[in-house]
Amino acid sequence: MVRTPSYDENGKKKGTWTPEEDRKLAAYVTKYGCWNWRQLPKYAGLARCGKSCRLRWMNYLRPNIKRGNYTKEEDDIILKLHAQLGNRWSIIAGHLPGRSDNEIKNHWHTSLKKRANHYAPNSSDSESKSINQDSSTRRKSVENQNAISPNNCMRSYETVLESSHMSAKQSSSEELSSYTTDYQVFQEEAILMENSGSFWTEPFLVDSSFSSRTDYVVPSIDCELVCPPSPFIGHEFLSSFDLDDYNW
DNA sequence: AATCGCGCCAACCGCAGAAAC
DNA sequence: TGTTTCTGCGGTTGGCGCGAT
Repeated sequence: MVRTPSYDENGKKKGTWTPEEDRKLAAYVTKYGCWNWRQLPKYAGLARCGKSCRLRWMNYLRPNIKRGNYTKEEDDIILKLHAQLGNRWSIIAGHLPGRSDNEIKNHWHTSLKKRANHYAPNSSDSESKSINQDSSTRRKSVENQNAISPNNCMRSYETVLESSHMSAKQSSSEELSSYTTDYQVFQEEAILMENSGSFWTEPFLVDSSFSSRTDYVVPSIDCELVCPPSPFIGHEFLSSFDLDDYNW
């Protein structure tokens, strides 16, 4: 289940994440947001590639992530959407707040696939493939519809909402209303956090209304000498991320 | 008790597309 | 306009856990 830790040719660590690495990543992203995944590990004090950090955050560390124990409703949604969309895991994940595309993909392959075959014994792999063959085309059109820049992922809580909010745009009106409710809940939580002096008010984070990566302030290399956003986050702050009690 | 095989899932890899230069 | 950089997606793999033999 876990991969043996190793190092690639660039000295970047691969394999299982340690609690300490999780703490560093969670602490950094929570405080500064994901302004640049490629640069982030350097500032967060991690010997990982940006891709690995992003994956770890999206699938495991981000707030409100749900793990295991799929409800019947969730299974039904996945089955239904998979029948419509094929292996469009990110879109399907957008309809299940708190679930990552990776986790849904795993859940599909480990349990739902059998159920799907059971419910639709005539459906073949070839059919599935035909659905997926034009997935890239569909992916493009869906992304255009949503018009969400990948670089808009500036804040952890925005990231959490991105998928569900995005999907709401392409959902039926009933679904839209439910996701709107989710969004309202999120906004209320955001206000609470803001009032309590959270990372919303931290440096390098700006108002949610911006849409271009050039609009926000990031810690430049030059800036590092003056105001390094890590790579060594204070021990006190780091220690507040005790992953044993890490209930987002 | 040993070992074999399978299920599960975290994490890696390669690719495509968008944005920046 | 072409090239480079970065991000996100989907497919695949590594390896632990556990039941069956």
